[in-house]
Amino acid sequence: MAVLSDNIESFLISLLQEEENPVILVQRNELASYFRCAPSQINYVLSTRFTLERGYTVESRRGGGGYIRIVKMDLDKNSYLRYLLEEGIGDAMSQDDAITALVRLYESGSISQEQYTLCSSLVTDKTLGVPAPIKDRVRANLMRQMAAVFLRGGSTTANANTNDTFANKK
Amino acid sequence: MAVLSDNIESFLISLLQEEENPVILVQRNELASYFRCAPSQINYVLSTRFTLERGYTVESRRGGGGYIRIVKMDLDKNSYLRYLLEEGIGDAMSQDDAITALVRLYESGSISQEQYTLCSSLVTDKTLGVPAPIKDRVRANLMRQMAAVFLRGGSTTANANTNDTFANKK
DNA sequence: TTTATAATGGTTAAAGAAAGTCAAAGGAGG
DNA sequence: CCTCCTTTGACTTTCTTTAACCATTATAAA
Repeated sequence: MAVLSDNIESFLISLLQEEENPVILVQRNELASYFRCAPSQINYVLSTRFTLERGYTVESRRGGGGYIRIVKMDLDKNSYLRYLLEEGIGDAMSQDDAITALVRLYESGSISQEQYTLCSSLVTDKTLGVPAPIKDRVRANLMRQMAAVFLRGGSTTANANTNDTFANKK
Repeated sequence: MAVLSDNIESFLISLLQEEENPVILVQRNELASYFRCAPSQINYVLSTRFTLERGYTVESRRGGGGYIRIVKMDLDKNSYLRYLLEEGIGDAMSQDDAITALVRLYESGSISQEQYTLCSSLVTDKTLGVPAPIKDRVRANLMRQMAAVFLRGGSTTANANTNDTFANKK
């Protein structure tokens, strides 16, 4: 029962598979007109299928020369990282749970000591400094993003393109 | 999807890199006709890309023999970090300002590319995922903490301490 | 010396070119 | 029929490009 969203999803996945590095740049309107659908359909597909939990990072830029960039992470790299991403981080996370996870990542060699030092200091209640219910949500979001970056690893740094790495960073 | 402004930016950057001293003199009209665009396009590029925040100084002079001079400031290693910590981060910070600061830290050699990649992804609106007023406060807190860790970890790559890193983790 | 003119660069508002958000309508399965 | 997932369309936000008009400086003419 392949429905439109599924088609768009597999189309993007196949584009990714054709790449040497798992990174693609697409244009929302172009894609939408290729599939004859509303442009916002693309956003729907991105937000339901190309999520961090499923191992994707999506960045974009508006205005003239705008684009959408999708990066696929290397999911079978490390099982604890993978677990974290896929199920270990929910909507909210306590400081203790976050630190425990980071310690485990460090001890299993998934992250360096510098990474541990930085990340663990970022997810403390003290650093976040916002009221309780929100704090835990932000922390979960941070942890998820950290896990994604660690999974993506050093080599395939998303912008392995040209030399003007920061030309259009935002 | 590099667009006109991006091309002009990287052209100017490459001119700068060719120089022994990081200073170039260009003429607005000449540049504009080289890129076949409106002269004011040059001003747009200058004001969006060659800003003080990004470490550039732009001076100019009108009339016959007029010119535009672009100087890349000498980014000495930790002074920007100190500035950030002491005054550069207020109660709130936008995504743009945070990314710009991180780029500058990277370019001045204060942080590694991995650190840049991780941190810049953590301070995005998308990652934080909370409503507007709070977002900017959390971001400021994160940036301050990052700056503190980087300054402490300083030149000799941080690991000068012992093995009791995890003694009082929680 | 004063004045006009040509040669520069600056500013700003409007149009153009993407992408994002959100709520409402549509459908398919239980 | 109820719920959840999908699809659409109207509206918003962000970034870029252009064009018309403004300001300054050097130089040649008076």
